[in-house]
Amino acid sequence: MYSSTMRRAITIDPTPGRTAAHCQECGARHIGICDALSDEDLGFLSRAAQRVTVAAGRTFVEEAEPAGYFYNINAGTVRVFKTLPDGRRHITGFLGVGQFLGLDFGGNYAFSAAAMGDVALCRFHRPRLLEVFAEFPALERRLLNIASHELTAAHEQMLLLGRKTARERLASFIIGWAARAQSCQSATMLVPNARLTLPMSRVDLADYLGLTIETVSRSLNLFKKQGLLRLASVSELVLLQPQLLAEIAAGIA
Amino acid sequence: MYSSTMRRAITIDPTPGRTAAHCQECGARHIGICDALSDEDLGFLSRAAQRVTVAAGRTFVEEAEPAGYFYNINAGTVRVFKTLPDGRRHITGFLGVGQFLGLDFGGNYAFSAAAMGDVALCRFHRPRLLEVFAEFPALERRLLNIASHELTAAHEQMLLLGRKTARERLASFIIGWAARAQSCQSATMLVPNARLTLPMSRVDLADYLGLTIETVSRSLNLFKKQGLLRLASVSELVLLQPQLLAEIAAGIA
DNA sequence: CGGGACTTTGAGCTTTCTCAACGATGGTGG
DNA sequence: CCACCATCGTTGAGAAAGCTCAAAGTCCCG
Repeated sequence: MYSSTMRRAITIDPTPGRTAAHCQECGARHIGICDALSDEDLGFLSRAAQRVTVAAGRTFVEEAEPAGYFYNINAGTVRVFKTLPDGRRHITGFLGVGQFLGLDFGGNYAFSAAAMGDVALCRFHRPRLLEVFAEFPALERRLLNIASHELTAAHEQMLLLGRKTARERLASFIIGWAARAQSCQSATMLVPNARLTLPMSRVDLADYLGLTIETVSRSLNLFKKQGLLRLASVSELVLLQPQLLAEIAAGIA
Repeated sequence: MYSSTMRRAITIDPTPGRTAAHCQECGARHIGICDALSDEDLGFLSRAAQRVTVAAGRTFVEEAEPAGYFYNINAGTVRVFKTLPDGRRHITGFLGVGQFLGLDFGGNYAFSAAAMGDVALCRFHRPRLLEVFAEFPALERRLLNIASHELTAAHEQMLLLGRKTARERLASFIIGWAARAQSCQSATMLVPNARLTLPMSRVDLADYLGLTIETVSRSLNLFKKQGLLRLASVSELVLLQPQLLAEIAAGIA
């Protein structure tokens, strides 16, 4: 089922020498925490990092295991999730390039993380990262800023999970994902008829929205029937009425 | 309905002189962010603060309004919540002494906040707070630590809202609240037969757990019938079987 | 002692879940 | 290149958890 390379969960880049070049080519250079540093300062951060790649599908962080590393995503998408003993799963987020995980410096990870496609990351040993923080307060400030925003996003997701209907949840997700894809701040700026790729399966979607795959499928096809969107393929959709979708997401329509 | 003092949402302490004394008497002195500073350094932070009191029931932060202040709670309990246009409400947290709100330095508040009883707070103008950060990096570090933990807690709450049953949600809340009251780390250390006060109404509980008041009431009385707890009064309960409750909360039983 | 707000309990209903079958899609080997 | 198979998604029918609406009970506070 797995090839020999897929068996290896994590591959560590063996060339720590060309670090500066790495960062210049990196897709995350001007996003997230790296963006807080100048090219020269980034060299210091870079030397504290191990560059690792994770094969598609592999879980590289296991909930409840000792939290040894802080990760920053260089390429690919990561699924972060928690599970209950009987197997029920909840996905807390889909992280993309420039986003990080493992911020909580508690003793053990409070979540699991898996690569959705092939993923490249910078990995930092915690004590090493603290050294870098001491050297560059700007990093810590940036981290606090991002964490604050994530906290706000988490509260928004709680509202979704606690009080929104299935259709509202799906509409919220679609609008949010589209905004992220078009990197626009507000849902009102969304371009209609733009093609939107959903890299996650219906199972993932359901586990993210607190629903079942059947309800996700039904809601999605209801939107289709109502002419709000078109399903170009099973994982690609075209927003015909982003405005209306946004209203459903907000609980207005 | 309201007395003249209740009408005033926020009362500002007019004596900014005795700041050092204030902090020594403050219940939050050795919790949260204040605990990160020495007595002398705290004087600096204290001089940046306005001490305010909020009458029971008053909403002192309104969602979507310009985010001018950062608050730290000195006494009382604060309900933090978000609402949908049609009135549906979700409570994201009950904050107590030493906890803060208003961390997200975005343009507008993403939540509302109301005093559950009479509340005393330290209020910081944002630009002023940033000055303090520049002076005391330890503060910022502490803030990052706390924010990280809150993020972890938020993810746990998402699991609750997305995947737990009504009984599991209520059990989770009770166990968590008891642990907070007894200030113990793990639910396994909970003292049985301890009296636990719930300062919030069933409506609050429902809006926190993503349920209705009826379901909260039914679940609670089911626990009572099963001998897991006793209702000393409507807002005070005695945990007879904290172990079992913890198992229900974890999704095992 | 009375009134208002909150809580509990009951009965019926709705949304979503569960279980099951069918259909589409994409990769693989003949 | 096509047929096959595994996986994933869709659709349908029935069940159930939790919601809604309604009424009765309780508690606090004046």
